Amino acid sequence: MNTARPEEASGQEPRPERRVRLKDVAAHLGLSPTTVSLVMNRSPAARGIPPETQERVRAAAEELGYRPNFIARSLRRQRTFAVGVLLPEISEGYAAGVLGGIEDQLLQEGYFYLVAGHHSKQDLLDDYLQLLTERSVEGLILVNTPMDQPLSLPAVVVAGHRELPGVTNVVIDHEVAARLALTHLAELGHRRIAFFKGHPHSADTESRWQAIVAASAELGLEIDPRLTLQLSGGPVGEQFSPEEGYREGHVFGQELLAVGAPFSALFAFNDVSAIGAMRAIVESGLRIPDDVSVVGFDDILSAAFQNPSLTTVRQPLHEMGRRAAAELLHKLGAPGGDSPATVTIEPTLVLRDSTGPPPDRA
Amino acid sequence: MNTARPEEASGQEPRPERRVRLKDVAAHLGLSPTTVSLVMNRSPAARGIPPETQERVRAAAEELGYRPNFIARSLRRQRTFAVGVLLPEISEGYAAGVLGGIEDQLLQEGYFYLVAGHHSKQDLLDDYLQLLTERSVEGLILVNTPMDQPLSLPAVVVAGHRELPGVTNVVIDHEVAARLALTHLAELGHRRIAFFKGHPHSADTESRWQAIVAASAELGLEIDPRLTLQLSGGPVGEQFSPEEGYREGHVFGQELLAVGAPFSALFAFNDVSAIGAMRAIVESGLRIPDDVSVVGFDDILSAAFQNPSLTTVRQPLHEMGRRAAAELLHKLGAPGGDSPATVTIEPTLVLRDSTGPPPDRA
DNA sequence: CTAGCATGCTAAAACGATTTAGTCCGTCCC
DNA sequence: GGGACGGACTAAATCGTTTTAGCATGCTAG
Repeated sequence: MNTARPEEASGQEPRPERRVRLKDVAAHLGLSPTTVSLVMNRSPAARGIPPETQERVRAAAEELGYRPNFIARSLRRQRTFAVGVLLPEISEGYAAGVLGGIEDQLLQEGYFYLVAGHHSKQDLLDDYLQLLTERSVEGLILVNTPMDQPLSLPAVVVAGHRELPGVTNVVIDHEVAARLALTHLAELGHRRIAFFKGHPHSADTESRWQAIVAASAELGLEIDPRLTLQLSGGPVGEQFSPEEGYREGHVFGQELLAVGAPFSALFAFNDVSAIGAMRAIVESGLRIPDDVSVVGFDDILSAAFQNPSLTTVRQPLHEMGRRAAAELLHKLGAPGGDSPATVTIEPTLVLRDSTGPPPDRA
Repeated sequence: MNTARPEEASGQEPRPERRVRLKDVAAHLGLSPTTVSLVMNRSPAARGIPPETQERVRAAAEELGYRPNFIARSLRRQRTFAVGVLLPEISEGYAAGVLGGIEDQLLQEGYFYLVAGHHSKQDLLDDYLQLLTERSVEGLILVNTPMDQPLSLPAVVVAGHRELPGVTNVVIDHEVAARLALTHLAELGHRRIAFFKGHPHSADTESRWQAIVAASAELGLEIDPRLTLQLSGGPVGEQFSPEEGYREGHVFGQELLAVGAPFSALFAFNDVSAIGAMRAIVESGLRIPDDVSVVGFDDILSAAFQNPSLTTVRQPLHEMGRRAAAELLHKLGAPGGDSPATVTIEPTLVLRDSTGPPPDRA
C-alpha cells in the first residue's frame, strides 16, 4: 500500500514498510556503502573521512531511522554477541535466581542469551547443546547441569558436578557457610546439633559436609552419627522438586525425634527440608526456637514467610549469576587468557526467628 | 583423530578447527553447493535429483559433521526462528513460571527466545524493544509489561494492562476464579467475608474485583466496605516485591481485626498478602481455620509450605506461557490470519488447610 | 532428422553488512 | 615538469546460505 514516491525520497515518508538498509542511507547521500559503514562503526579507517561528511552520514542515518541488521553483521564479523544458558528448568527458584544475575551482566555488556531447560534429560541436553552451537552462541553457562564431555566453546559452570578442563566453576564457599551457621548456633549455646546431608548426586553435598566436619572440629562440637541423616532424593525427576524435599524434611524430622538422642538444633541441607522438619517438630509438640533451633540453606522466598521465619544461610544467587557471566565475557574477550578454575562466592547468614538459645540454658 | 584421506582434499586434516560449510560438503562430493543445499533442505526442487545422489549427499554431510550455519540461513531466508520476551524481572516467581511454559512450547517448535528484564523502567523497556528488533526477532511476548505504543511486530501479552490493536491477550478467567473461591467459602457456611483488592496499577485488579462483586451477588453474599481493603503497593520499585506484599498483608490483617466488624473469612488478592494476613491473625490469638479461614491467589511455592498450608486459587502459569507462545507461533504461521483478541485460562482451586467452617457453625 | 522434453545438475544473484585494497585528484617540492 | 604524497572516497570480495533461472545431454516422437 505504498504511495508512489514522487522523486528521490522527497515528501513525507509514506510508510517505512521496509527496514532501512545501509545501502539506502548511502544512496540517499550519494555516497558508497563503505563510507557509511566506516562512519557508523567509528572504524579507525574512518580517519580519512572529514568530520563534516561524518556528520552528514550520522544525520542521514538518524533521519531515515537506520538500524543495522544484526544478522548480517554477525555473519560478516563472525560474532553473535550471544551466549547459551543450559539449566534443568527455568521456572525453578535456584536457576531463576542465577539467571537473573546472568541477565543483568550480559545485557549490560550488549550480549543476549538463549536459554534451554533440559529437565535433567540427557538426550534433551545433547540436543540443545547442538542447537545452541548451530546458532553460533559464543559461549556457554551451565547452571546445575551435569556435563561429562569436554565442551567446544568457552564455558562457565554454576554449581557444577565435576571439574572440566578449561571450564571455570562458580561455587559457594562452603567453609564460610558452615562456619557462619555453626558459629551462630555455638554462640547461642548449642552443643548437640543434628544435620541433614544432601543427595549423593548433588555437587554441593560432599564439599559442604566436609566443611561442616571441619567447622565442627574448630568449634569443639561433636557430630553424632545418629543425628545426621542423608536425603535420598527419591526417584529421578522428582529428585529436586521442592515438594519432595519438603516431604523428606518432614519424615526426617520425625525420624530425628524418634531416635531419642537429644539435640537442640538442626542444620538442614536446604530451606525446603528445613521447613519440612519444622513442621514435624511443631507437630510433635515442641516449639521453635524455644525447644529446637533450625537453620536452613539457600534463603528461598518462603524462608522469610515461615512461621516462625527461618534463619538460613543465603546463597547470593544473583551475584553468582553475575560472576558467571562476567567470567564468561572475560574468556570471550581474552581467549586463551587467564581464567580462574574456580570462583568462590561468599554466603551470608540471615538471622530470623527460628534460632535461639537452647532450652537447658534458658 | 580422523585417519588421513588418501586422495581428493589430500593430507590428513590436521584439525577440524573450522566448522564444515556447505561448500566443503559440495567440494568433497564434486557437486555444486546448490545440489547439496537442495538435498539437505528436502526442497521440492530436489525432485529432479535421483535418490542415490541424495543418499550420497546425506552420507557425506553426516560423515563430515556438517551443521548448517543458522546465521547465514537466517540472513538469506529472512527468518530467525527467534522471539523476544519482555518481562519486569526474570527471577521473580510469576514471570519465571510463565516463562517456563513459553520455553516449553517454543523449543518444541524449533524456536529460541531472547529475554530482557526491564525492571519496570520505561527507558530500559524502550531500549530492549529496540535491541530485540535489531536482532530480528519475529515476534514478542510481553509478560506483565505495560505498553502503550502499538508494536511493529506480532505480539502476545500475558497479564497485560490494556488492549492493543492486533495483540492477543492471555488472561486468567476472573469470573471462574471468584466463583471457585467464594463458592467454597459459602459452602463451608461463611457469610461475612473480608477482601483485599489489588493495587490500582495492576491489570488484574479491576476485572477481578468486578468478578468478585458478581459472584457475591450470585451467591447472595453481601460485601461490607469496611471489610475490603485496597493494597497500595508502596513506592515504585518495591511495588511488586513479595516482601512489600507480605508486609501490607500483615498490616491489613491487623487493620481488619481492629475494625471490629465481624468476619469469618478473608479472600486475599494474592498469596503473599494472604500469608502476611495469616501472621497478623495468628498473632492476635485467633486460629486458622478454626476462627478465620483464608484463601489466597496464585499458588506460589510458599503457599503449600505455610502452617497451616494455604488454600488458594491457582493460576496455571506454565499453561498461560504455553498458550501465549502457541498463539504467537500461530500468528507467525498465518500472518493476517485469525487471532483471538483474548485467550482465557481457567484457574483451579487448591484446597489446603487454611479454610474450614466458620466458628459459629462449629 | 530434428523438435521437444525429461533428467540431473550448476552459475550466479541474492540477503545486508564489513573490510581490503585501491582509485582519482589536487598539491607540494625539487 | 614530474614524482611523491595526502585526502576523500569507492569497488569488490567476503561471510555461508538459499533460490531463480538455465545449461547440457540423451531419448523419444513425428
